[in-house]
Amino acid sequence: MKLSEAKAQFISSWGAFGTQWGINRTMAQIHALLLISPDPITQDTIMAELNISRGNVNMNTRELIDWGLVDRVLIPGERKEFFSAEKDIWKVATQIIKERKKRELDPMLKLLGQLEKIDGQAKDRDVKQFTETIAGIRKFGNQADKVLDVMIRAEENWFTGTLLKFFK
Amino acid sequence: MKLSEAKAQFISSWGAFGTQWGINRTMAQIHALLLISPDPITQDTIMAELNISRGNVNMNTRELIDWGLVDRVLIPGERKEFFSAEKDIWKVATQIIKERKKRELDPMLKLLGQLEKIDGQAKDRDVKQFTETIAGIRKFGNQADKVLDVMIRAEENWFTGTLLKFFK
DNA sequence: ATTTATTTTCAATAAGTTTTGAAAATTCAA
DNA sequence: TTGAATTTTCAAAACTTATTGAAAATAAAT
Repeated sequence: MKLSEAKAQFISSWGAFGTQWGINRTMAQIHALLLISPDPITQDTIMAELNISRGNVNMNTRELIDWGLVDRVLIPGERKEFFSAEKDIWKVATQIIKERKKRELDPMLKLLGQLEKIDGQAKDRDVKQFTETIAGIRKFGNQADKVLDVMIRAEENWFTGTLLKFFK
Repeated sequence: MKLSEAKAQFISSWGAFGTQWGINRTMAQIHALLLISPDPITQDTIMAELNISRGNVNMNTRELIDWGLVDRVLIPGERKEFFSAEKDIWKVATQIIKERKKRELDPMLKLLGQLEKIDGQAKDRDVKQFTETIAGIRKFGNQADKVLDVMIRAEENWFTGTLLKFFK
């Protein structure tokens, strides 16, 4: 397979994969392009490679920066801004986990905590099923929270990081 | 907080949460409603509770059944079909993991396998970055695959299941 | 076999999301 | 400063996905 063909295939599939996970197709494609680019690239390169508008590139690179997956890079002597993605996949994964946890899991757990205090007779079937469901999800969510924290800290901590190399 | 208020809040949040994960809002809401319903309920009840059309209920309950999260229940003497959701959150989670793994992770790993064979000089920076990225994602994906298999099998296996109770 | 209840399908429509592109804002150099 | 290069914004348009609802299909009862 030729490189150009493989690149196109990867970018397109990564985009499709992203949409299944609630990530904007273009954002995923830009990320894919940056992952396989050995050097930082400009807005114009992204526009040309993916055939998308300047505004679109601008919005989605910003979003990728917000997620901590991409950096703006200043190249001495160059007027334009360049973009570069974190290439270590383990770091990419922990960064995504960290963000989704903060944006989604933590608020959900907070909400569930509030929903557990219900007026009404605990013997009432409806009340019982409701509180049990909420408690079950909360317990599961809290465990997931802890497991994810371990993963995230593993990346930031030298000792576990070293252990992790055997796993990676 | 009153039960009715808490229910509405839970269903609505579960739906919003779902959309962030690439799951149709209505499907997530129906799932939420079934999770907190002590007894199986009919299409009409779902229509009334969520204010949605019959066709919508029909499509989304089918999808939930496909995902293995909901069952059709026949109640003796009743003409209508009833629906009931698996209530054990751990089982719900492993079922979702199992399905997403099958539908998304496995095909992605297959694709990455194909993309690793690239014509071209391995010293070429472009080729090098591409193959390294693909290899990195593939390695990570394979590890995730293994970890998820352990989780899934834990649910299906008595011994690990017993161990798991300490964790749950 | 016919009627009645119930479920399923799917074209049309509505709702939601993403993308464009041109104007405004910003940045840098002369 | 002023002007050119570059980035950002955001209303309008394009595209995608979800929902409706009525007709067709199926299943059960008489």
